[in-house]
Amino acid sequence: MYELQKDKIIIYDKSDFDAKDILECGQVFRFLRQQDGSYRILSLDKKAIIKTYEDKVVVYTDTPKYFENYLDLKTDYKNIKAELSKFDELKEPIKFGKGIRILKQDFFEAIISFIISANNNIKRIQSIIEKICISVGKNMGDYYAFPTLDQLLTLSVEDFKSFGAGYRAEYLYKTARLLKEIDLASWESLDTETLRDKLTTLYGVGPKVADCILLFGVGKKDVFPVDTWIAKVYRDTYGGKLKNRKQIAKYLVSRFGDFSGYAQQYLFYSKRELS
DNA sequence: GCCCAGGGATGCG
DNA sequence: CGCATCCATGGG
Repeated sequence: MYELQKDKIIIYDKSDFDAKDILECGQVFRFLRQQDGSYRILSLDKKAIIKTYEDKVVVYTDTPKYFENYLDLKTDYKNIKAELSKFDELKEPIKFGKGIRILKQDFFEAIISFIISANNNIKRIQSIIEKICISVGKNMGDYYAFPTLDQLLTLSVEDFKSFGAGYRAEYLYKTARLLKEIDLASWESLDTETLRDKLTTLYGVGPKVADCILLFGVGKKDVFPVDTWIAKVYRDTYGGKLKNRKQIAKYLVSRFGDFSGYAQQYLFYSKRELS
């Protein structure tokens, strides 16, 4: 139960909404925990402040309609958690990350962000993305917007390296130029398999990054991104012997079906926070 | 000095 | 196909 107002969203049921769980579960990078415990979250050129109170959570923003969708408020997470709790190995992870929601991030922003994420750690990913925004993103007053493609195209390989992107600098430079020739809106309506193949034609996008883009930037839930943490889960929890991550992903999708994306987040978050 | 981080591109068989 | 190797960078 929530209420949309002109300058904020009020969420009355905290049991399926926790700012820390949502933002620190690894799905998104442009957020900041502030001194008072509230969170500032940025998406494209938009901003919201999430404050948690005793009996409610309030999302302060100029664009409540945008964040209603972004925060996936129309989806019933009680049902999702009930379905996934039928799997024994998910009961504890769901209890741990009970306030997780999968954000509906922008497709383009997700592509760029998860190229940067490859073989990287979250703190540095955040730093690189912020430097890109500051360098060419629109100045919004107290923050900078995520760049448009045209703005991104003004950056050189050396620029990306100066932001700390390392060898991903060339991926970003080359993919930006490929994206000039692509209509991303038409890609979003493709089925998961077809779109995964399209995405992996971009530089710096392999199977894992593609699955992250599909899950967080397109909203596909029949995917299971397998990174180093999920590979650990697979070994520790399932005693799996597969070594190929694409095969591990296929196995886990066959287990969780259209709830795979959610299951992945609960498992990833609990494994990373509790290890 | 080593290993690791939300891995991918390339080359070789 | 599968597999090995290389790839920047900062923190533990």
